Amino acid sequence: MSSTSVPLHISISEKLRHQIEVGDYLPGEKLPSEHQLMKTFSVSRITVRRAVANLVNQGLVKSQQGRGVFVTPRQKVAYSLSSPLIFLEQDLTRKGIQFTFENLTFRKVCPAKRIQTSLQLIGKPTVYLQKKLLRMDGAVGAVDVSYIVLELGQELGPQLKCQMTFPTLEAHGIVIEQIDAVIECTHADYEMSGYLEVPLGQPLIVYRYTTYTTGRQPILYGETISRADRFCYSLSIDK
Amino acid sequence: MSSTSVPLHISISEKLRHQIEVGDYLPGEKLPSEHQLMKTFSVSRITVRRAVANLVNQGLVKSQQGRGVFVTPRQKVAYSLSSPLIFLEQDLTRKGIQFTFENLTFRKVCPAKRIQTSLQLIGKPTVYLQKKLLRMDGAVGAVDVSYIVLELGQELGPQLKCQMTFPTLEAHGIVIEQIDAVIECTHADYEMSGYLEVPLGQPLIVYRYTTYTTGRQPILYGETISRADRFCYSLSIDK
DNA sequence: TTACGGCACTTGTTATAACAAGTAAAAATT
DNA sequence: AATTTTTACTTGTTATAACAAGTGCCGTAA
Repeated sequence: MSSTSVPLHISISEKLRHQIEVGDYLPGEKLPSEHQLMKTFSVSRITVRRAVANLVNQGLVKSQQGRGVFVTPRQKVAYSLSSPLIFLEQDLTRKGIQFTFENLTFRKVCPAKRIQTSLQLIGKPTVYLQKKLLRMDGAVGAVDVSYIVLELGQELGPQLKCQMTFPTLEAHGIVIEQIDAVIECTHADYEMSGYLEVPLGQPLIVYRYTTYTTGRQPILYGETISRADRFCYSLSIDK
Repeated sequence: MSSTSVPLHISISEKLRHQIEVGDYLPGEKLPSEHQLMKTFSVSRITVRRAVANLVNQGLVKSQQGRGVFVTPRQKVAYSLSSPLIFLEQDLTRKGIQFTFENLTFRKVCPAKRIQTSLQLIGKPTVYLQKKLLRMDGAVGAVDVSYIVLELGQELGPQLKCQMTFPTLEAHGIVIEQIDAVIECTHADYEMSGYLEVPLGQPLIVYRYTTYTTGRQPILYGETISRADRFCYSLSIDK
């Protein structure tokens, strides 16, 4: 139907994308069913499905078996990285977002080499591993995987299971002097797509941090893996 | 074949993903052809294609029509965000990466409301728009879209086309006092997937910045949209 | 009134089929 | 020997088909 050699599924998904952007389909609204789209565009089901898959891959819609395909509501929460450090939960609370978390794992492990290096482990390479599921206003937002040096994990274990890490450390007089961080983007693998309730391959934003106490002594390495459609990071740089 | 109710295409793509991680297929190497995979896993072509599509969506492989499916080599360049500010090209040069760019667009425009707000435009809402294609060691890495206030764009136009923005500003005695930035992640739409040579829907990392000169006077708003598989941001936070 | 069963509608999975189009190497021609 | 053509192989697009599985509503039975 289209004049150029653009594949049908692309031209259809671009048309739908435009309609979503223009507001023909509002956030939360249902797209026409596959059957209706087949009739509308006079194509087969496989082509309609491919077009819808394109939109899913672009995060514009989400499909639910038995219900339909719905336009994704898009609003992002920014996590402030500015110095001086503000803790995630304080930051979110100040923004009027209810923050909760759920402890998934807390146990001793022998971590990967790169984590041992980050934490400057010598002698026994054992640390505490904690996995947490972070929720914002009840909705799943991120998974935090952190590795805590042995002594601290042992001492603070019970509290870490019901409080966030940084406030717990501070409450015990442990000074957080510096955080080295990297922000990067990955794809949801099968495991993460399960945790974060996103389709396979969706972009996730990873905040990878090494925390140092006085004397540049590393005490904590972690990764906060967030849904990129719900999270972003803000910061301010002075010359 | 699998005991659970996991779809075939998932179990196949997970097997292949594991083989890639283990090193059965090395970066740059070719995966077996669809025909071979059909025989190996005793499934139809559509299932094999779906499995491969999963891997493409996860950024693990890249398919090339007529040639095959190849494992993606993965190495990321970190752009430092630490204060004091280091310019992108200096940062990359210091890391031994050859940095070049190509001017795509340079013209006067009336930007979107949110950009007018960021730049605190009053009266005539006209600015210069510049689009640049950034290359690292020759390979496409990012697109930079920036909006420069009228006076500066007029004055520095010719130089901005062949030099990077921040060094040009500095060379003309314009002090960069502060940068407010947000890092977020989006999907490649059809246009960006063309520019950055990635499949539709691949994650892109967006660095959105507002630059202020003395007296918190905004002079520049921009977005650096990078391939998330080639770029990340690093920073250091002091308490 | 409530609970359950069935039905219509939805998306999900998978197979078979055919042709298009890009690549690369072998084969034929100049 | 160099060039062109052919051929085999690759991924890309699209159609038709059938069944699985989740959702929600409606009607019936308890």
